[in-house]
Amino acid sequence: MQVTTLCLGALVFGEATGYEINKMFEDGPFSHFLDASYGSIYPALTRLTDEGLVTCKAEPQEKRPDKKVYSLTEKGRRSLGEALQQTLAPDKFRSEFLFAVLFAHLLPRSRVRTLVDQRLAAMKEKVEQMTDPDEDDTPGMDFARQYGLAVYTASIDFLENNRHLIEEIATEEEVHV
Amino acid sequence: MQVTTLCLGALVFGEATGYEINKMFEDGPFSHFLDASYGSIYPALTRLTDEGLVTCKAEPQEKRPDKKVYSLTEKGRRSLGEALQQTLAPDKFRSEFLFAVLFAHLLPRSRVRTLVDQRLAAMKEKVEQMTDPDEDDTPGMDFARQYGLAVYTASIDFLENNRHLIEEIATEEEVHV
DNA sequence: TATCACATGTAAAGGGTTACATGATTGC
DNA sequence: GCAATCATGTAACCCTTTACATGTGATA
Repeated sequence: MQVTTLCLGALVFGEATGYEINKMFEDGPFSHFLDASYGSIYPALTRLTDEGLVTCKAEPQEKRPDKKVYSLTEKGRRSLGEALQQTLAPDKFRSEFLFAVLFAHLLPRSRVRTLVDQRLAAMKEKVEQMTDPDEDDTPGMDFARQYGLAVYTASIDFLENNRHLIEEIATEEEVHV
Repeated sequence: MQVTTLCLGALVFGEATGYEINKMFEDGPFSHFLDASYGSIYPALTRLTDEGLVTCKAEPQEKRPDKKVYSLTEKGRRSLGEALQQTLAPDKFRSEFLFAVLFAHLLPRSRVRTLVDQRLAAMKEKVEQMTDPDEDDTPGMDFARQYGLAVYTASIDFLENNRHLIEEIATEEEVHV
C-alpha cells in the first residue's frame, strides 16, 4: 500500500491540502503507525488528480503560494474501498533499540542504561500524547489510539520490570565490542 | 543503520554465510524487529569485505556453489561498537491494519471481523514461536524475545477485549467506502 | 532576531525489495 | 513428482529521504 492510497484515506476525513495531509502523518491520526513526507505526498496528489481519484481546487492566496485543496471523488472512494478489501500487508516493525539490546553483554553498563532511559522517556511522552482523545476523532481513530496506548503501556511496564536483566549483563564501564 | 551494520551484528554470534545471515532475518533472532533480504545482504558482505570489516573464506563444495563463510575482524567489531554508541533511530512501525481500522465505520462488518481474526491468528502464532527460549540464546536475545512476548500478549488482549468497538461501528453488510 | 507555522514543489541520491538466473539433494 | 533446503549473486524497479528553492507573518 503506497502513499497514494494513504492520501485517499486522509481525504476520507474531508478535503485537505498537501500541507495538511503531511501533518496527519507528522502529528495527526496517522503519526503512530504510518509515515510519508512532502517528497512523496505532493507527487502522489498529482498522480491521483491525473487519474481522477481526487479533484483539486486552487484557492488563491496573497503573499503565499495558492492553496490547493484536494477532495475525494466517487472513483477515489471506490478505489480506497477496493484497496481495503485486498490482503493487507502484515505490520512492519523495525527497532534499532532491540538490535542494540542483543549486544548488551558487550556494551558498557552506562550505555545500556542510557538506551533504556531514553526509550522509556520517549514512550512515556507518546503515552501522554495519546491519552486524551480528540473530540473530533472518529471511532476508528479512537480504537487505534487506545490500541497504541495498550501496547506502549505494556512496553513501559516490561522495560521497567526487566531492565535489570540487560543492565546486569552489561560490562562494567568499558567498551568490549 | 543499514544492512552492513546489521550484518556486522549477525557475525558477532559467530561466523556465518550470507545464506545463514538471511535466515537470521527470516526466522532467527532478528526476525521480529528487523528485515533484510539476499538483495541487500550479499552486496553488504561484499562491501564489508572490501573495507576490511569482515573476512571471507571460501569453502569449496561439490555440486553447490562454494560456501563463503564470513567472520568479523577486529576492525569490524570496533565499527559495530561505534555504531551502537551513536544515536539510534527511533522504532519504526507501519501497520496497514490500523490504517484500515480508521475506516471501520465505512467497511462491511464481515470485513472488519476477518481483519481482526487474521490479525489475532498471526499474533498468536508469533507468541507461540516466541514462547520457548532457544538454549543457545544470548541474554540479549532472551530479553528481546520476552519483550516481544509482552507486547504481543498486550495486543492480543486488547484486540479480544475491544474488537466489538470497531465491529459495532462497521456497516451491516454493504461496502460504503 | 530568530524560529515556527504556513504553503508548494522538484531533483538527486540512496537504499531496498523483487524477480531473475542456476542447480543439486532430501523428504513427503 | 513436487516442494523445500541449501547456496550465491545481479539488475531493474520502486520508493523515500534529503536537500534545495521561495517567501510571508506571527510569536517568543
